[in-house]
Amino acid sequence: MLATVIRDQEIPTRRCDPAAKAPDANGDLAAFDDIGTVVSCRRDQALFCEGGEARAFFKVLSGTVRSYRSLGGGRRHISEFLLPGDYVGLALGDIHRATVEAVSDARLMRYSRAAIDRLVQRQPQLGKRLLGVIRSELAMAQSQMLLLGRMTAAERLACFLLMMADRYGNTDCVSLPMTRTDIADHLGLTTETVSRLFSQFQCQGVIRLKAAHEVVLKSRSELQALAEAA
Amino acid sequence: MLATVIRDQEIPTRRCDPAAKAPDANGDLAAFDDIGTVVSCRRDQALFCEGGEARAFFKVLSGTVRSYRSLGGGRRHISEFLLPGDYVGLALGDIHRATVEAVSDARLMRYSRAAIDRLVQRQPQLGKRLLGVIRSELAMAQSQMLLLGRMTAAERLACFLLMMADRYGNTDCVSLPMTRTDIADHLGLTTETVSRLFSQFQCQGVIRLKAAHEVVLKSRSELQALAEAA
DNA sequence: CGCGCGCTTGACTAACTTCAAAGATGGTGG
DNA sequence: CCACCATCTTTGAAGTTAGTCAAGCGCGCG
Repeated sequence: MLATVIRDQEIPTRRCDPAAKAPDANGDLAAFDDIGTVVSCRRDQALFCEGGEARAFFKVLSGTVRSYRSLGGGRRHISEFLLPGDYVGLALGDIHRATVEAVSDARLMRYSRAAIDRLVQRQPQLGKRLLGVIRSELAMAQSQMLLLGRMTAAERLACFLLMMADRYGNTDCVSLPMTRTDIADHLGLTTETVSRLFSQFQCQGVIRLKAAHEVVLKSRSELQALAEAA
Repeated sequence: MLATVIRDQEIPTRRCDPAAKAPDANGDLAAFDDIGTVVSCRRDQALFCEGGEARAFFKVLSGTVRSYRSLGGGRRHISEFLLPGDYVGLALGDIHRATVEAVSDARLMRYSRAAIDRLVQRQPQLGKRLLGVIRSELAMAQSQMLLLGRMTAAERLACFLLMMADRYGNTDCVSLPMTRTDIADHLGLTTETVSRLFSQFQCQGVIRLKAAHEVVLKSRSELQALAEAA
């Protein structure tokens, strides 16, 4: 896979969730950085696994990361892709409820739970920001439920593309480091359906595939229409 | 509808989420009760609507409540049903991201945000509990995503029944105050499919329908098997 | 250069939805 | 208290979407 082609610079932008613009969520948790250590992670390598003890959480510095849960029969659901600036595992209790792996080679900042707890104890307003981050994650999860439960395949992919464009600083050229299978597992579809939809969207002229993992959004408005087809 | 038949006593049990047993989540937010006021709500009446300003949150005292988001074309997804003891709208920022309505006549405790904020300021450990409640909601949302994205119709209903039994104190007789359409909108299915599955489960002997809204779980283990069919 | 993995495309299938209609159920008003 | 009506539920038959199976292609990597 073209891991090296993928944008690998550091992008300290925060997650931009259109649905949830809680003021708290925008406040960065920069205060944590002092107590973090940088870790590297090769493609497909796991940061932690479902069921494991949660000793730390992370912030993505570069690369892309996926968080998923598994089901019998080799079924998997990727609850989210994490881009630079996103926090991983913040919402965890003592046990990890998802497996987190690198989609492309990645670098992350690691924060130990104990150190964070101490810091939050001393600075209560940090707790409020933490709450904001988790809230926006919950809002995102609720949007995803609506998508999975009630949208057609085409609407799902259109939503996904718009969301990714938004998160990548709202450019019209979006790089998708994850495989078609990853996208399918995120949208509750199959690889084949996702692939067919990419082709279909390209035929319709709403996107252009510069490469399998490099999409140009040619018509935002049409894509928006596809995403919300009543 | 049989709103009066439905259990309407006060059940101060907390939500029991099998996936997320964060110790914080179990700690009640009883400290809030002093500053709450009781409100009543008739069947199908809305507590608040998507997009509205969030001035308060609630705890269900009696009855059942649904929280949903809407989509074009009359599509709807009920993110959760709230039973006595559950908190509603805790995870909210300043704007409601879902509409909340009574499934059956209900009574709720209403807490103003301002009052809560003051209380949390004075007692920081309350903030931690709040965090725990939101965390368990996030965990539940992630389970629901797995269900919506990757489970078959039968698995979804089996999961739902087991979950409801669990939340109703783990008895084998579960009352389902919501309509088939409500259940369908929660599981990402249609009314007809849900109805057919109830019939099918009854034929298979894993449940018995005492009435449309009164289910007896005859074989937990078989239901469990249906819920996790690999 | 060739191998392997991931992507694409086609034909067929299955699961679930849609459309339609009959059958319960409970609430209301006489 | 009973009968009627609206609403919800159940069931059947047909239709559609997305899944499955299968094969070929293309790209990047060794």
